[in-house]
Amino acid sequence: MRQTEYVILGLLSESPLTGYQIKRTIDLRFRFFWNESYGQLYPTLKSLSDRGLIEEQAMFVKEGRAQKTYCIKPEGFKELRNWLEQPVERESLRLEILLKMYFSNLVAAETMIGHIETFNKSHQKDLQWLKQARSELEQVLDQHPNHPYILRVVDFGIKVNKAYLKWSRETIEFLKSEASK
Amino acid sequence: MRQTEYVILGLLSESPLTGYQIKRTIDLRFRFFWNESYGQLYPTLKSLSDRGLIEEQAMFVKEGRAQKTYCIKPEGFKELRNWLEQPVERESLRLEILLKMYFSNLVAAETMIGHIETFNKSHQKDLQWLKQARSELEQVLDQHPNHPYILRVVDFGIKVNKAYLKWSRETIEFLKSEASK
DNA sequence: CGGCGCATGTAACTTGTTACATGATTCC
DNA sequence: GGAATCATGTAACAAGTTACATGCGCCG
Repeated sequence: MRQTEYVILGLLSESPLTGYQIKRTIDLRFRFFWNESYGQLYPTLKSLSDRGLIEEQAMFVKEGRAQKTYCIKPEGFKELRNWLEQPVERESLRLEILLKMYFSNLVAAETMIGHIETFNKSHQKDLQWLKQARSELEQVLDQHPNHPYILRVVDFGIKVNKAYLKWSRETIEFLKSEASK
Repeated sequence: MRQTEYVILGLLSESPLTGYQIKRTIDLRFRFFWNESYGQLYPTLKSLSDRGLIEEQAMFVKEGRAQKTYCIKPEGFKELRNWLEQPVERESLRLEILLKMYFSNLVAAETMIGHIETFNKSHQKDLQWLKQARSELEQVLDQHPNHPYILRVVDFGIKVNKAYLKWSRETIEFLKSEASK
């Protein structure tokens, strides 16, 4: 459990960040396989800080804005490494679109076509973004030891999104042929 | 929200079932895109029943075992159809393996190889099961109006699992080449 | 006679979301 | 002047997991 803690520790292991920056990074880079809300993030930051795994650098005001920057402590690093070595426990996914597809003989084919078109568009965007990320990463592959690993993650996203798109195109075709019956 | 309610309504729309059978069906057929626990299931059954969307057929004892069979009511069907027509809201996934991969420059390559081999084996099993399900479905495609739709869901699983397996094979290769450096 | 599968459920807990509150700066 | 972005946070709620309790039937 406590997965949110490890995302935070992981990101802070690269560089000090504010809560807001952590959230933005997750939304931007982890979007296709992870999500966090502020309501989870800020309390977890506080808890990690209380337990001495991360450190709150004195809040300072930058151009009038208050911000708290956190950085990881050796204890946090230890904890992070320990987690990385443990077997992967949870793989939680809930794809509502598949649930609806499963029961879709109860509604008009047009309805499902609409749902899948939305799904398709959304993952087309993801795929574009991932391809962009890949080409940027490939150019700076040797500039940080984690770049090759991040590239593997991006590659996962590309493969899976391609599968999503292929499926949705085929399924739209199938539903259209059903609708015209 | 209230996604658990719709899984239950969906399954009961096909045939009356007991709580245990619902759980087993989800574990068996939805495993690759959904999961539920008893702690979620039984209270939700009660709530649906209290609200008149499903009906508890008088508990009866079959071969010494007490069991409650639930069946869907017209109100439940209406609710289910309404949900099916709403846009798909949530697609929640959290793939811990990708999180670990992202930060894996902090641990030995062998550690990640182990994690990914486990991931690979688990999805090999899923793929086998899905292929089996596909061939069984293809033979009874016209025996129930929802079979073609279920086949689309199974096809999703096959495509995605193939992508998972391709990724994990490639990533293991990459990590092995890193380890030997 | 022990373990597994069938069968139902609850309580305590953890996790996660949503809505709200606050307020500055930047850009149009 | 208003919207978007930066920035921090909380409270109320919803969702989900885990561990536990109970007990029958079946198979070896």
